[in-house]
Amino acid sequence: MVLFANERMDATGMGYQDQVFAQREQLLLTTARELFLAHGWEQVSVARVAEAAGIGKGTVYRHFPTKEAIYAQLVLAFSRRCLETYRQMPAEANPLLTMHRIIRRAFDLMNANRMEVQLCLHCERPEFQDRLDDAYRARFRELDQDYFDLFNGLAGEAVAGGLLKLGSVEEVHSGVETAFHGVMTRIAIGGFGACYGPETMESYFDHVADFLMAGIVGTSQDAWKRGIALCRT
Amino acid sequence: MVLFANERMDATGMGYQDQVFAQREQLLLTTARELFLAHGWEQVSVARVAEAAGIGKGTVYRHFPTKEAIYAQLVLAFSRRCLETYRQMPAEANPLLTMHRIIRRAFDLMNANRMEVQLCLHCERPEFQDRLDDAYRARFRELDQDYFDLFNGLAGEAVAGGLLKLGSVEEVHSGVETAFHGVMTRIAIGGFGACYGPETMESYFDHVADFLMAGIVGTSQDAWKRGIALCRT
DNA sequence: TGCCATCGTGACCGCTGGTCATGATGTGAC
DNA sequence: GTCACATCATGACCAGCGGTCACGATGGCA
Repeated sequence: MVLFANERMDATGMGYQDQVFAQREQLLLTTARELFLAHGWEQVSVARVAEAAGIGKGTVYRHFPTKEAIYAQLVLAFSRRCLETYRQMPAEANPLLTMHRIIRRAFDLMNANRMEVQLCLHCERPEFQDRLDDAYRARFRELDQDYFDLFNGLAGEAVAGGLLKLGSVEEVHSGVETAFHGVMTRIAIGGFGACYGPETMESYFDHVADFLMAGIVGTSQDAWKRGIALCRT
Repeated sequence: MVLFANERMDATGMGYQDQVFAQREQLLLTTARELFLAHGWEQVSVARVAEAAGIGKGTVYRHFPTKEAIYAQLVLAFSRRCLETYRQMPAEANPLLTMHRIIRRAFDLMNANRMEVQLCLHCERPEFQDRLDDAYRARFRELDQDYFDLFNGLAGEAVAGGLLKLGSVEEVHSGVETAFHGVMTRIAIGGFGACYGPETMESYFDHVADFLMAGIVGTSQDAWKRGIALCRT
């Protein structure tokens, strides 16, 4: 029986060989992660990962159908870890503040895991997803849905509390989602160009998080359209 | 004399051979672009580009030091074309509306050139830039500066017109820049997941552009911090 | 102990980006 | 016209990649 990708890592109902297999898969993933971190995931060959893990190259392919599946597994693990973190964060005084806190925390989490963020963006591309096994693809979709639910939960509370207009939720989601991807890309790029940019990544994150909240609140108030119309050039 | 990358394409001061060389370079770029569009830039080999252009593989490397330099050249050309479009757009009634128009136009331009957007993101990564020749790197920096200047021009006008607080310019820049990258990433990804997303890309762009303006105006007013504080959960 | 199923393995494959010795070609002097 | 030279296009060639698979080691069961 082949167990791809640490599903059912609990030892119950597993034969000894299965446990050895699962352990080796974990070793493989951590080894790959270390090498990817040290040398960049595109520069690290499967053979090198195998060697570093003290395992034959062919064995790697008993665990993962392709090198890209290793990427996918690392991304899924990271993404799940993040989601769990967000879920366990305490609610603030109101849902928009909670959202602000989660967003700000997400930026820090992603910034501390640049390689995973790069892989995330890489794995989201349809060219990548199309090449992927159905099983992996399903897990990505599931996570997408979980994140969407998390957002909708908070947005729903905000609507219920009169902080957000129901009609603005979709626009706000677009904005938040876009800012997320923007920050991910900034992190993946690895900082700012020579000619501009804030002092530190932290202040950049603060700016974007605040900007986002301004957008969320402003969107529901339609303030900018009225505001701008009143001003002269 | 070797002329990399269509600098000085004007025929003056060029020998016949130089013109042939420059023409072939252009042919090479358009051929590469077509193949990249049709099959994805990662799946197209240099040999295939050469064959499609009716040129020996070795000759490709007389024009571009690496395959990545072809990417860079396509990106630079696209990015310059976009910048020129933005610069030639007429000023609206006030600078923030002009900015809105430019942003919205940029989204459409990028959406119509997905492959170039993907390459843009690929080329911005430091791993890529580090491998690149100094000459190419310098051109990227120059373009970055030009885009920054474009933003600063409009932001400066907005500040002068009282539409924006001087102290908010950096935060607004962070927000706009982040949204740009977010939209680029969304385009590069190629749409939305199964479980959410607006009806069309156009309405998504509208949402993000409007959300951005709300953020720009809201940031200068510090409205959200006061607004949220007043609301109960 | 001996048999058999299972699984780890590295030689092997097709292909990639990149190099370079070689031969073709255009050019200027006479 | 022609010859000698410099220049440049070329594809055979290379190391390395992701991925495969026949085979031999291994471990469990009768």
